[in-house]
Amino acid sequence: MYWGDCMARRLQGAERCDCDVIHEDVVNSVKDKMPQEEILYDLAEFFKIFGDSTRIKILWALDESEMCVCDISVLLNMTQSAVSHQLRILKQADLVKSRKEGKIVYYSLLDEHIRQIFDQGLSHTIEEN
Amino acid sequence: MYWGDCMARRLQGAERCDCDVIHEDVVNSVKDKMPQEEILYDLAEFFKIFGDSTRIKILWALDESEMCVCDISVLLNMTQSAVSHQLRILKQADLVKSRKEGKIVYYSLLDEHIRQIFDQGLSHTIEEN
DNA sequence: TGAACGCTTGAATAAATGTTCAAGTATTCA
DNA sequence: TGAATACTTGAACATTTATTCAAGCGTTCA
Repeated sequence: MYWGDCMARRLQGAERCDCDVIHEDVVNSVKDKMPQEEILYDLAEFFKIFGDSTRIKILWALDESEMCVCDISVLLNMTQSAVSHQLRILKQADLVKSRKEGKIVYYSLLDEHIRQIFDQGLSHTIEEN
Repeated sequence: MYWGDCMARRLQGAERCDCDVIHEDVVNSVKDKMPQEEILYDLAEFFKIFGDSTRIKILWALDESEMCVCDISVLLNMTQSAVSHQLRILKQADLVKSRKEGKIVYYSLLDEHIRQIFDQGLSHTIEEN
């Protein structure tokens, strides 16, 4: 059962696993405790959002104050287009919301604990030095 | 002073900023509070490590138990090579350490609060549903 | 109405990233 | 010593990703 994928392929001669199982007990027990594939995938997708300095800057800025696209693009010295593309990604990830006032679109944080997430990351980064 | 980069370019006709400044006061005050460029860059680099499901899985596994490369590759149904490449990235980021015992290399977590970081990410992911 | 402004969008481009492949190193053991 | 095992490494490849460019949409205001 446990070796469903891997062993099945081995029997088919696919040689997906290019090594012998050394600590079968450890692997089995870890496999039992591992969360669903999908959960870990979503988790990675979530952190991917924070893995770009432009988006980090935008989130940091919006944590200080609601801002329009133009303001952000001036602040970061980027084109409105580039900023707008990143804002779309942040919005799709439910990290940011927008409201329209005439021609101007104001963006602000949707998630309250973004600062907490930053702090967690910073505490590691600082530890290194 | 504040507009050093942006305004200088505008005067040179470079048109880097394709908009007028709408809320100069907001942009200035946010600019004051923004951390150093390098800090935000490092922060993004840190989260980038967690932005890949293979690395998330490896970290999760190592949080359960110390494992050798072969064990991990069987657990995740990947080649040793692919796992080894990712372990190198995790090691360079000081998230993982290794010890050698004969032919076998055992990897384990170097950072104690990886689970905390996961939990923070998960709490957001779960909120969505 | 039409020009100007703020923003968005899709396609194109360049850069970064993950995995594979084919070699390599280091260690064990017969 | 030499074959086998565990792992590493660099180059190649395919995929993803961020930014740019050019065009478009929606709103305001003269």
